[in-house]
Amino acid sequence: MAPITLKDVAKVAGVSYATVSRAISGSPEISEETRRRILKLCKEMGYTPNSIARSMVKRCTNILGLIVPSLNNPFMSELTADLEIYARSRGYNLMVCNSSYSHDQEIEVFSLLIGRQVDGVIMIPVGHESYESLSMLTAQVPTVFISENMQNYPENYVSVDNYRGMQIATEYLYSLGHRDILYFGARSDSKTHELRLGGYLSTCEKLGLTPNVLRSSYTRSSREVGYALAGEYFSRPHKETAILCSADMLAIGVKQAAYEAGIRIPKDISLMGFDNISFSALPEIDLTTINQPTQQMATSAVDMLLDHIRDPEAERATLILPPSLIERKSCRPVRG
Amino acid sequence: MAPITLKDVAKVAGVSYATVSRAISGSPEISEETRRRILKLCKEMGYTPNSIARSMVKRCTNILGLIVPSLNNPFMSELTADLEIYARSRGYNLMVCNSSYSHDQEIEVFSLLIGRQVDGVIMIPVGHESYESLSMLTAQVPTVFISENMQNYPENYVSVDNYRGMQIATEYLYSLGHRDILYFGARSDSKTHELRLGGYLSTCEKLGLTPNVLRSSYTRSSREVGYALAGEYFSRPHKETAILCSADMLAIGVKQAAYEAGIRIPKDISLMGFDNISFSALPEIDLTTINQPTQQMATSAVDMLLDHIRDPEAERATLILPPSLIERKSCRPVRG
DNA sequence: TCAGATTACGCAAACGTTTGCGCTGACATC
DNA sequence: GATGTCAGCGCAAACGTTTGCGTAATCTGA
Repeated sequence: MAPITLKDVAKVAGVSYATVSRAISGSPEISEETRRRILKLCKEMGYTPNSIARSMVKRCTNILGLIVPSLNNPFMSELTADLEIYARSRGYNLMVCNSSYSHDQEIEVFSLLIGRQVDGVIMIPVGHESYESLSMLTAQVPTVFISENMQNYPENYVSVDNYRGMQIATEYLYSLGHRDILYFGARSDSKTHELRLGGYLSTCEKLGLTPNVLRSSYTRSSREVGYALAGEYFSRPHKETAILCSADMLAIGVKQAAYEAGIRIPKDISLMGFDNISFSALPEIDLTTINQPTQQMATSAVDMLLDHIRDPEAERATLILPPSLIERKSCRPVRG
Repeated sequence: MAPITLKDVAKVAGVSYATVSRAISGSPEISEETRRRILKLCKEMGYTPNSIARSMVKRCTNILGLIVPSLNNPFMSELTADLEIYARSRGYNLMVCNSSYSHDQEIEVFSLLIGRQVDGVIMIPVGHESYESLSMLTAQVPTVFISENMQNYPENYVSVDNYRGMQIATEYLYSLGHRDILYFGARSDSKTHELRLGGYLSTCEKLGLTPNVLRSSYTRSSREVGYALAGEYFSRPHKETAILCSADMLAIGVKQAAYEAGIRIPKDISLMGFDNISFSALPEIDLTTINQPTQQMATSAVDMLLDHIRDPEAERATLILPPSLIERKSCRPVRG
């Protein structure tokens, strides 16, 4: 009933348990013969190394923490899947925590993960107005943010170019003849969403458009938020010919509200998202959007984190990946 | 730079480190005064207990393993979110692993989690044709399956009543006048999908319908699989008036294929799913389906697992939750 | 043949906790 | 004042590994 340990194996093999340890860890200072003999015995006895004890002495756990605002958003759950699979291929397991779009939760689970002795943390921040509280934590464990860095914080970042992405989106709508473009965002303090908004605003200015921004009081970019906000918007008179959403999930909520308000997309109004979640490709949704290279973001984030773990003194890295326009049927040229 | 340990705090406090440990763990055999003094000191020094060392001696980690086929399926990612949040509220963290719908991966990550000394495992099985390989593992760590148990395996199970759910679905289509109902499933060896198919078949027999089953050669219930299979189906002559899918994701793929084949839903053919993922509620999808009480499944699975951890000798439990019909617009009565 | 190098293994400390047991001193009891 | 009780704290073992160092045995080369 009691689990089999190194000592048990050593006793049967008639060697010290240091030898068994060396046989398993592939140490060179052991003869091929004894190694084979011990390895065989391990299988027979059903010995499983206790990674807790191993972590104890090696002072590393091969566990990575992941803090994600929500798994209900396909963008994040698919990113999580990519992160887990790639991290595992590199010998690390993932401890996943939802921050539920709450800054307090974010801090709380971060501390929790530090107590758990994770070797590193990957975090999709919900927006950190106070860097102080975060920097206390990132000082204790290697961290990479999947987000952008406007303030030159000394942290690792990997992200799509959100600013450029929204520029591309705005320019695209402009190229279709849209001159009244409503920007639709969740109230998020995250740099990600600040930059998206910034990309919109700067392009408006460049193109001589008057920006028009509607932001929810909620931080989550969920379908429900998009739905509620758009419902309110559609109930009042409006002149915009296009709605540019800061996230696909918001756009999907907008679409739902539009449907119920009898407003057709793209006939009556064009709609555009950001993220390119897989559902946006459905013919019924068919949402024009900006693609994030999630797979590359996932592998880069893990690589970056492991580099940092290996060399904590190294300079912090930043990787900004190019966004790309995914043209679908939710936008159309303005008539006339 | 070196992390602060109990010893450091003890040295400053002028007590033995056992006393500090007792102050933190809330042991009664310590005076209120020293406890307050030590706790204050811990904060000041920024001491974080090392849960690895704690796990070492307490022989439990307060970590639960979760093995899930995929996080790309919203049903599973939402379930994962619910599991994580509830488990954390009960003092446990989740180590998440994707099995990628592979039985081998499933076994592999299960062993991995055992090596990681998780206190328990929650698993959404992809289908275990050979119980032997699994039982070797479940014997080593408390496990609960989110799935049903047809063979009376001595394990913990929590699940929706898949059999009854598909009965309800089939009966519903029948009540709308459908007599030729195609059952559409992924090739899955999981009990879950066997029971769903069984519910369909038994109802067909009861109602005097000739069953018609089309199963993919893939195990995953993904949009792509549904799309591919339906594309092939629609390209050939068919007489069915309704398609009943074993999962919403499949149905969504079917819908996409139908759209491209110029077949309108529900006008030309009725479509029904199973799972009630959040996207199915979108007006553009509007999929009639069978609801799974995911939140209740999540909390029950965790509760059941923790009960088992507390009392490993207790009898294994089974909880089958009632499914419910979610009526939407993807099905309509047959004309005539 | 013998010094020196090398190989293969054992010993024991260390990682940071928890906890049973033992000790000390204060206080109550008769 | 002697004895007993008990709260409060320290000592040290234990959890299952890894690894630096020591050492005996074997091997190398002139």
